[in-house]
Order: sequence, then C-alpha cells, then structure tokens
Amino acid sequence: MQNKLDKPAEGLGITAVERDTGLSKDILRVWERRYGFPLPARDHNGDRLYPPEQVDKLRLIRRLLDLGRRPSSVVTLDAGTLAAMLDSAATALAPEGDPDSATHDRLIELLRLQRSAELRIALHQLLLKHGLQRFVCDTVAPLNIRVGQAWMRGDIDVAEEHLYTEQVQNVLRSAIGAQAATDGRPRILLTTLPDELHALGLLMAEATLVPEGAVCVSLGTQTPITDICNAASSGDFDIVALSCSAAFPARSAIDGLNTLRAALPAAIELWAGGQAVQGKAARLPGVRVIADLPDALVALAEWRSAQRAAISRPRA
Amino acid sequence: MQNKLDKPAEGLGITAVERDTGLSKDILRVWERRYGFPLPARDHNGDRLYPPEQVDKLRLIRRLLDLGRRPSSVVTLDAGTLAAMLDSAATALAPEGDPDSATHDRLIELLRLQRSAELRIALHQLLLKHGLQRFVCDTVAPLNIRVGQAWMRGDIDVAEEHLYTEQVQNVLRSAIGAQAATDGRPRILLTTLPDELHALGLLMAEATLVPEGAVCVSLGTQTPITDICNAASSGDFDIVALSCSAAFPARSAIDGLNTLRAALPAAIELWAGGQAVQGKAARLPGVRVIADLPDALVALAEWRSAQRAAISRPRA
DNA sequence: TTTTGCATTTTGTCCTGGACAAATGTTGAC
DNA sequence: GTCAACATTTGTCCAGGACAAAATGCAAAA
Repeated sequence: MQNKLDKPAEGLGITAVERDTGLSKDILRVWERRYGFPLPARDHNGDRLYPPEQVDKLRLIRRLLDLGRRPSSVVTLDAGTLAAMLDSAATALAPEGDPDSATHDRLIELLRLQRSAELRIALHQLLLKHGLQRFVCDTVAPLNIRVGQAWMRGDIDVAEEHLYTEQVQNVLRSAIGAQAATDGRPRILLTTLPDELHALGLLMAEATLVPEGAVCVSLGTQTPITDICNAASSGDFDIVALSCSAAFPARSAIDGLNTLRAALPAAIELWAGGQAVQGKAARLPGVRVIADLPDALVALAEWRSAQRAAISRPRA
Repeated sequence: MQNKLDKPAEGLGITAVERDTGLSKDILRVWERRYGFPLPARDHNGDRLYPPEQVDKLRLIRRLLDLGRRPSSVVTLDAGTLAAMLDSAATALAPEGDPDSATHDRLIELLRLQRSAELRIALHQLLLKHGLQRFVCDTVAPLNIRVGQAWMRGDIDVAEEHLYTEQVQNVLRSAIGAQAATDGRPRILLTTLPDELHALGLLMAEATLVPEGAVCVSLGTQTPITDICNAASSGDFDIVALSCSAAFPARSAIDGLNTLRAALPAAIELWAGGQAVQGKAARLPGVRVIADLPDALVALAEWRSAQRAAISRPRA
C-alpha cells in the first residue's frame, strides 16, 4: 500500500519502473536473477530501489526488444553500445524520403511539448487540406514511423506516445463519423485476432475504406474467434478484415487466420493486413493478404468487379 | 509464455481473471490464502483455473469494493446476497429525478450494443442542441452516474465503460478545440495529483470554463507536484485547478493540496474539485474548494471581480 | 456533539527461489 | 529451400512469508 505522492527518489520502486519501462515486475526480478542486471539498491524494508541510470538502460533495452533482439543478447551490454545500436536501427528504419518532412517535424515537436490541443488542430487542418484517404497515407502512416523513431531515440516517452495515438484517433474518428453511410456495400467487419491490440491500424483501414462507400463495423481488439464468426454471419457481412501488427507472433497469426478461414462461410471474404502477414500469402489459402493501405482499395475494387460479374452471370 | 488463442475454457487462467475482474494476481492469490475464496481448480501444471461461477462472483465483489465495502465483509457471502447488496446500492445511488431519463436510457442502450458511431452522433446532437456547458452538466454528468450504475448491475462490462469514456472524450475534445481561445484570462492549469487518473473530470471542467473565455491547459494526469509548480510559474498561469476523484484517498489529497499550496506563489490561486475534497474546505486554507461544475463558474466570476477590484484600486 | 489522537486490525504489495511450457534458434535430412 | 527434431531461451506462475499503509474502533479533549 505504498503511495509515493512525491518521490524524493534516489531511486524508483519496482512499480514505477514497470510503468516507466513496460517491463513487468516478474521480468525485472528474473533478469536480476539470471543476468545480474538490473541490480537495484534496497530500501530499509528490502524493497528494490532502481537508480535512474539503470532505469535509463532498461528503457534502451526495452526498445531493442521491440526491434526483435533477445534479452540475453542485450542485457549485458553497456548503455553506450545500446544507444549506438538503437541509433543505427532508427536510421535504417526509414531510408526513403518523406516529402512532408518539415510538416511532420513540426507535429512531433508539438507532441514533445505535450501541446495536445494544438496538435489536434494541426492534424485536423492537414485532414481538411488533403482529404481523409491521403491524410491517412501521407500523414498518419509516416507520422507513426516518426513517433516510433522518436520513442526509440528517447525523445518522447510513453505518455506522449499515448497522447499521439489519442489525438490521431480523435481526428480520424470524427472524420469517419462524418462520412459513415449505413447501407452501402460491401459491409466489412474490422477486427484483430485475440491478444492483439493495435487499434490505430484498424482505424486507419476504416478511414481508407469508408470514403469508398464501404460500411465498416469495428469489433474492437481482443475478440475471440468464435465471436468473430458469429458477428460475421449474423451481421450480414461480405468481408472480414483482420489487422495483425508486427508485435503479434507470425506463426500464431497464420494459425489463427487459417482457423478463422475454415470457420467462416465461403461466401464471406477474409482479408488480412499488417506486418505479421506480409509475404505469407502462400501459407494462407483463401485469404486476401493486404500489402498496405492503397492495396486495400485495390482489394475493394476487385471485390466490386467480382460482384458485378456474379450478378451479370448468375449461377454460371 | 502461455498464449491462449482460443480458450476452450472449463475455466480461466489467472491472467484472464485479472483482466476480467480488475483484481491483481497478487490479490487473487492472497484472498485464496486468507479467506479461502476464490478456490480455483488446477490444470495439469498446477496453474489456477477459475470456473466461470467464481469469476462472476469476483466481479460482484469487485463492484462492491468500488462502493467502499471491504474485502473481509464480502468475500465470504454467497453470490445471491452480493447481487442483492449491489441492487439496493444501485437504487440508493440516484434518488433524485433525472429529467432526461428517457434520452439517457437510449444512450445507455446504444452503449450496451456497442454501437459506438451512433453513440458518438447522438452525443454530438445533444451537444449542438444544448450547448457545451449544459451538455456537460445535464447530459455527461448524469450519464456518468448511469454508466456507473449499469456497470454495478452488470449490464455493461469494462470494455463498454471504456468505449463510453472514449466517445464522450471525442465529443468534448472537438467542442473544446472549436471554442479554445489563446489569449484570454484567466489562464488555468488543469491537472490532478500524482497517482490519480480521472481524465474525464478534467475534461468536463475544461468544457465548463473554456466557453467563458478562460484559457485552459491540461497537464494530463499523474503529474508530480514539482512539475505542477514549475509549469504554473513558467506558463504565466493565474489559477491551478486540481481534480481529486473519490477513488483517491482523501487524506492524501489534503496533504498533497496543502503541499502544493505552500509551494505555489501566493499570486496563483489553487482550486480543488472532486469527491475527495467535498466538505474539507476547513482543512484546506488558501484553497478554493469547488463543489460542482456550476460552482466552477461562480469561482471564475469571483476571480474576475477580484481582479477588477485590484485594478481599480492598485497597491491599496 | 464533534473533533483529535492513538492502538488495532485489515489489506495490498513485495520478497525469494523454484518450476515449467511456449517461443525461438539450430541442426540435419529430404 | 522446406521441414522435422532437438536444444536453449524466456516469460509467467507458484508457495508462503513479511511488512507498512490504510481503515477502523475507541478513548480523551474541545
């Protein structure tokens, strides 16, 4: 029942470190046992007290883990080496030129200063200027990468990353709400596999498809497979679209998608997008793999022309 | 590394129960040790496997804890008794008549069906109809109570409660964004004490004050006291307004507020709102306790007339 | 009567060190 | 190159002990 109102802090408690780094208490304790790091001081009661340097290093390690490295290969390295690894990874991540680089720099700066209202207004203006679809492709998508880089570099922390997500969601939601039809075709059920979060990706897909007259219903994240099937059948949907982010293990994604494909009526198409399924089309028979947001529009056009063909030549 | 993609579930694992009930793994284990409930089955590996009935009962207990009861007084009771207690508590919570009862019923129903887009649209229409301030007082505030009741009664679950918060935030944020000035007076810094969440309360306060020409900057939740002081001084603020929800221990709130009052320049007013500080004005010298949202407008008028007096009679 | 101070109980969190299975990496056969 | 079998790494769970913050009850003072 410790309640640290103000933390005079020659160190942080294990709960604070869990919040700061995203590494669970169990993880922090088991690493200490296995690798000898982190090795926190103790308060009068024997509770762990992590010095700021160790917390900083844990943050670096956390970012490298997100990039796919494994704990045993990074916990023993010193902070300088870790920072160098992150730096090279960050530059490798976005080699391609970003035409609106200056604009995006300005948005990141607003985020860094936590000026949430101004960030929202700036985003909204870009939306008005370019329209919903181009806003998602040319602004939100590159910004996601930029925010990821800034977080890796330590320029922003979790709270600011969350603030970014929230403001983008606000802007996208109101835009989608303004355009939403209730009786178009196809009807698309958007969701993710269980244990997957990644709500922003779903929203970006919705923002891309809704202006084309598709009716999108988002089932939210964390939906069990059986619930997806039930909702798809009873809601008169034409397409079920899943988003599988990189954080989700690719093998589970493939298994889950094949399970879902088998459980779903053949008349309902199954689309899958996201990092976890890229290049896995061969192992996903009957699943339309979506490469990126523009490809979702291609898939939509394909569905429509297939529908037209079926109508002009019924029961061929 | 258990990853339950689909849970055939003759029971839920401890992680799933933690997510479902909001009771931490430590709590679940220590209650089992102390009170003999819950007493889950075990899988082949000795891991806890909670049968659905026990999870249901845990959910009831959780709601009663939120109402202020203590674990020892409820864990031993049977499910029927718990449900009865919740029911009487729910009816006792809102004795006063709600003039827009029917409208609010409809909104709750939309929430229960997870029709998020329609909920957002309905909220937005009410906002347009009544204006921002009345919308907050007459719609959002009673709806908060209704949602709380529905959650107690088990009509809605955590996901739906979250969805409600999100949609209300969307609507309020865009309305505030549309009205926000950048150079009015007073300049108000809105935030909460560390370890307090309650973002919706802040937003409601902002929505009440912004239409009066005040400039509100929200520092977000979880801000350390020193940071509040720095931000208040360097940002040229006239007022610092804190929100302290009922979930926050009253004693900590009083201590924190007095600390903050001492640390803050005398020229900057300190306002405190929320359940935790009601009736505690006597123990908070130099702090303006805000009773409810309309009272915030009274406080604002008082500040302005005090300012006028100071200007017409400078250096009295 | 209402508040204030103190003793007692309740309660949540943290601790250690062990265990195991899922995830990942590696090797070798086809 | 693909796939299976094997080895290693890694996250989560377990038990049961400990302790301090929070809540409660009760006395004395205002």
